[in-house]
Amino acid sequence: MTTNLTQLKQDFTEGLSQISRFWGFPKGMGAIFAVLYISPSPLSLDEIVQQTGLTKGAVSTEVRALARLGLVHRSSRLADRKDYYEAETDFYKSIRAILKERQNSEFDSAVRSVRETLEKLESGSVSGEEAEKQFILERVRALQDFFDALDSLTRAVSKLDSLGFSTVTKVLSILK
Amino acid sequence: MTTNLTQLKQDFTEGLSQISRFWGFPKGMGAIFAVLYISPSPLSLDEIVQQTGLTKGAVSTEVRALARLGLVHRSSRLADRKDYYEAETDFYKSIRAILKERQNSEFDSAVRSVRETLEKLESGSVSGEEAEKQFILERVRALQDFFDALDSLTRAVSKLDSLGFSTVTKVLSILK
DNA sequence: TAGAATGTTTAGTAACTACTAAACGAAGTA
DNA sequence: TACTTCGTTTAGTAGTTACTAAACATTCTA
Repeated sequence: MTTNLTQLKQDFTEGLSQISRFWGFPKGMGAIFAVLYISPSPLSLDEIVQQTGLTKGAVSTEVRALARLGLVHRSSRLADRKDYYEAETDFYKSIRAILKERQNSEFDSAVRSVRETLEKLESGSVSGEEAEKQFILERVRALQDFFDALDSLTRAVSKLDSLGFSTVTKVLSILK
Repeated sequence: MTTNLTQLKQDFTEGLSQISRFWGFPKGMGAIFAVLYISPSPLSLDEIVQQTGLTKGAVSTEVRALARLGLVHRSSRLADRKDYYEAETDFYKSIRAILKERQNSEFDSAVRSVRETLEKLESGSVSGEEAEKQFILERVRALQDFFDALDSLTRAVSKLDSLGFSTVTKVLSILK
């Protein structure tokens, strides 16, 4: 039983769309990345439109978002007014960019607010019943430790390149 | 300048709400977890309602979701018809549960579809131009390797307990 | 058995998101 | 200058989500 190559591409695109949505990105983003990723040459905006079935407007905005994440690169050719887009193939590089992007986001400000809670409790500048304050202090501190651990993990991972990454995962999987 | 303890609790709850939303969960979920987490004793549904400002219905459904993720535990007391809820304090345990939950999700089926694409290409059962097939094969294989690396990383992390986790992150951060 | 206490389910809603269609802008070309 | 060609922006929409309010189910108690 043989499969049509065009069909195969569509299946792949569909798969990446779902994955994209699962990771909290629009599914159109996944589709655009997919067609760029399996294209041997950079594609123009209209070619992406044609291959994804999205409209120009959608592709225009989402391709920019992808570029901000470092997942695609925009280029232009001399004496050609079109822009061309191609996929980044070094995913580890992209991870770095994504994590960096998220650092300035409201997420970090939320994490910071937990840290502030902790600091207020530690500095003794909170009025209230002593036993309860002590209890909350310990809990919040444990949570903060957890966040710190997660943070240093992602920092470490984001600093690894393809080679180092796979080495570490192998080591970790041996750890059982 | 001293802070009111009640105010502090509210700030903490607000912070966790935002973090929850950032991670793709309802913000109410974060609020519920927060009030349970800093409560010295298990709370009844109505107490959660009162402390979060959510309605009974919302708390009822979301507390169940939290329990499914292993982030809260439901208990009941003899000769008391109320249910009581308390927060799980071992986050690493919860991570395990969350990752496990996600494994059966549609995410995995999407990842599987990428693997199928790869397998079809490798088995030679795809019709089409040879050079293009070869190109796509290499690209999809690289993507699959990346997914595998991510997968083994999360598997490894999910197997660690609090102690092992922090050890690994320390090692990783020394790696530069 | 009626009534109260507790938790669940359901119907509806407000806000958000990812899009489409189409107007618009900018910049080359006849 | 008018006419394309390409990309962006905007207004509107269908679908989703996280909730509220209220009906409902269950189980204990008087």
